[in-house]
Amino acid sequence: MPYQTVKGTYDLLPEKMKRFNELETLFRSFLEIYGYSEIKTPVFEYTGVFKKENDTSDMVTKEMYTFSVNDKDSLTLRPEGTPGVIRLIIENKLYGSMELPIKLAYIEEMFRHERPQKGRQRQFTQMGIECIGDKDPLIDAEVIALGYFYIKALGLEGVKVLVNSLGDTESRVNYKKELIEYFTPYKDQLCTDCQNRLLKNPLRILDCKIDHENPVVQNAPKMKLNEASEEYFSKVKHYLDVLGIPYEIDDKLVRGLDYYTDTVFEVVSTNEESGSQATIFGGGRYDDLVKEMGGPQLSGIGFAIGLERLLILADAEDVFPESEPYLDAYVINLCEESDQALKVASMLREEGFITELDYYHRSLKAQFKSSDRKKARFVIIIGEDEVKNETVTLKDTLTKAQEEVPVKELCERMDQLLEDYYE
RNA sequence: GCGGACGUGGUGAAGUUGGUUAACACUCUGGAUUGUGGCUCCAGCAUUGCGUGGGUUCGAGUCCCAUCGUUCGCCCCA
Repeated sequence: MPYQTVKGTYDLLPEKMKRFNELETLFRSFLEIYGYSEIKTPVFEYTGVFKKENDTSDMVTKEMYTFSVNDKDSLTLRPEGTPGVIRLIIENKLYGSMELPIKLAYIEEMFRHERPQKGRQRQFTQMGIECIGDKDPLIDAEVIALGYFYIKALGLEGVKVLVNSLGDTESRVNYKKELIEYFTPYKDQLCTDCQNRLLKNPLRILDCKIDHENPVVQNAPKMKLNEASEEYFSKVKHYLDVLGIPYEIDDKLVRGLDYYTDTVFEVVSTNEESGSQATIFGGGRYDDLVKEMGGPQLSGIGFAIGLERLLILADAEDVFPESEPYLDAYVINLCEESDQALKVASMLREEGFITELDYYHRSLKAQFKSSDRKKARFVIIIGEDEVKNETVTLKDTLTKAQEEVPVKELCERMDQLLEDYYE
């Protein structure tokens, strides 16, 4: 096999890594402001954590990296964050030691065996939050707010918030049945995708791009939320209004994960750079997942932001100022010995100056070139004379003034020059 | 998983009725009398090599097949 990254994975080089970190740093500050605590779960779990009985989602049924070693238990690389967080809560019985709702967040790599595309990798990073323990429209709105205001704080413009309600478990199950009954006689008139979706996820038929003008689809029965869900959803919308978050109701918004109930939401980008993978973050409420995984009956809600997609947009909209290289000092060494240069560089670094020194004993010219390329503010030259006198030649690259300074006074002198300059 | 496009150096890329030394630009390295840079000038920079492996041909970066990867749309999702 050639030495190359495996399909759908990538290296993070310094420049991109830096912007990646900036996205994370801002996200972490939002977590702090909103009272979320960051956690980390293992990269792989027992397969059952992710795969529930009767799961129909593509993600679970055909995209998971599942393996076992020595025919032991089946393990799976995590394809999404929520189940691991819930496992963590249950296993550590956090509902007994933390005040409800439990507000947790993660920044973790996810793995899905999909066909790679722009904005869709096999290993990718999600930043997500989960708020578990209470069901209240206030929480739904606040969760959406954290994500939305984070995106806005980054400076992204072309974003749209979509919300919908799937109703509670009971009405959704009933609606599914109703749809299956309705569509089955017309099965032949649906596209092949939809014929497959019929039993697995009939809700998706309503959103089919091929069949959307098909009268059979258009005349399909509409989802009716029961009174409780209807009221819940309208409160969520009310709070979003209060928060000043613009949103659109999208009754086609279904979401592919099986466990969602009531509120679901997505933030999509209208920037064409994001191509067909326009969803920046998405999430929803899950009433039954905690119980299903062996915990108490606790409702939760959460979302996950795709870091790579976010970065595509951040770059497209140029939200990060280009970072310039910068050094406080570059130590030029003209002696055969490196001792003095090393000592001086070390002294500067101890004082907090960003410092580099020449490693190769190159020509003065070459060393000056390096220092210039690295945008060093001060150049410090050490030659035989300087070593003899216990001094260095200090050059300010902005004023181009040059002077001989005793080593002991170097840091002090640099501080003084900087102070004078910025006055 | 399905359908389409593409793959030449560190980078951007020329190179299409198959034919001698793979253009040009940038970056990088070295130099322009050995202690002063950012400009300019000069020189060097693709292991007979054009993602990889086969094939056709007197001869292939240019044609065919396979494979790996990227990308676009579908699907799905972050």
